[in-house]
Amino acid sequence: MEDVVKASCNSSNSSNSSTTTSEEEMISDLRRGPWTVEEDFKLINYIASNGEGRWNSLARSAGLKRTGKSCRLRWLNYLRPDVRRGNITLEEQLMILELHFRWGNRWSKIAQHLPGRTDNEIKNYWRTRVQKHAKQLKCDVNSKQFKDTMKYLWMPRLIERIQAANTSSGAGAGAGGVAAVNTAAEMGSVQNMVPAAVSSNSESFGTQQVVDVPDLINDNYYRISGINNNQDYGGNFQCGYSENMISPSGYFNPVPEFQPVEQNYQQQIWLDGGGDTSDNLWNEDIWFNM
DNA sequence: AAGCGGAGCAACCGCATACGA
DNA sequence: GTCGTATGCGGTTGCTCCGCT
Repeated sequence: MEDVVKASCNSSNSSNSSTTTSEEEMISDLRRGPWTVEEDFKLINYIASNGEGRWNSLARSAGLKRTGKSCRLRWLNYLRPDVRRGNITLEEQLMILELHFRWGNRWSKIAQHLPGRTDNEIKNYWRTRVQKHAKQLKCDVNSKQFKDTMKYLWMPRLIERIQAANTSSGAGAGAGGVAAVNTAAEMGSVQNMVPAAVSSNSESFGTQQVVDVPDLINDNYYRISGINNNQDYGGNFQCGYSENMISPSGYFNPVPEFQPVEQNYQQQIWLDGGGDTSDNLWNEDIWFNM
């Protein structure tokens, strides 16, 4: 498991890699695989004393038989003191969806707007959770069908949930709300987050100022289909993809088309799979309890 | 209780870019 | 301008855990 790789054995891997350095090759044996507690302590203590950066020499000076890249990754993704661990919150899910719409698989860029979250974590979230749903829907995660599903169903429902949590938390709705779950310092308040997605063009995401992040739901997404955003995610829009959303496996029923006034009702139909909630993809638990 | 399969996640790999000599 | 090295990023792999049969 925690194999020690002799440099000679490693040469085939690294010979054509631009990242191969003489420094790394000079290390007689490189450890790979999971980090031990002892290694973690060495890395933490060294960085505490000397700071980070110059990872190759850091690895050597700290007495770690690891590549600089490995040390850097371990530090950034796991050992860094401000790394947040645990479940991705609803706000974070919404943020990830929004930012992924804008930037695609720019995980590092997305992570910059989720304090404490690493690009690796967001990438894993996307692959294990979001792509799973696409797979269940038998459509590609990059397909219009799936993107529409996220735009018109998933994200509005996320927002509703955030707002519901905000209300029920009784945190004064002001700067509190769901932020009780994530401290304001970490995530910013719902007021900061949700309005950016729902009702304004605020560029404030959490505690950071996000430059040029569009109000995707109001300004972009809903207008794509001619959606009037004067009403809660509803307005006069015709969602024409419903026919394409007929699941081959019969997970949910076809809906003729979204109708303006009944949008919430239609959403519920979709989410509930037309009434049979026993084993359908639109059970909210599947979408939101991730 | 044992085997199996899927989910989640840490870590690795290869490529691109930045930077300095 | 070129070359070598360092760093960053996105894709992928493989291990561990857990639930199901």
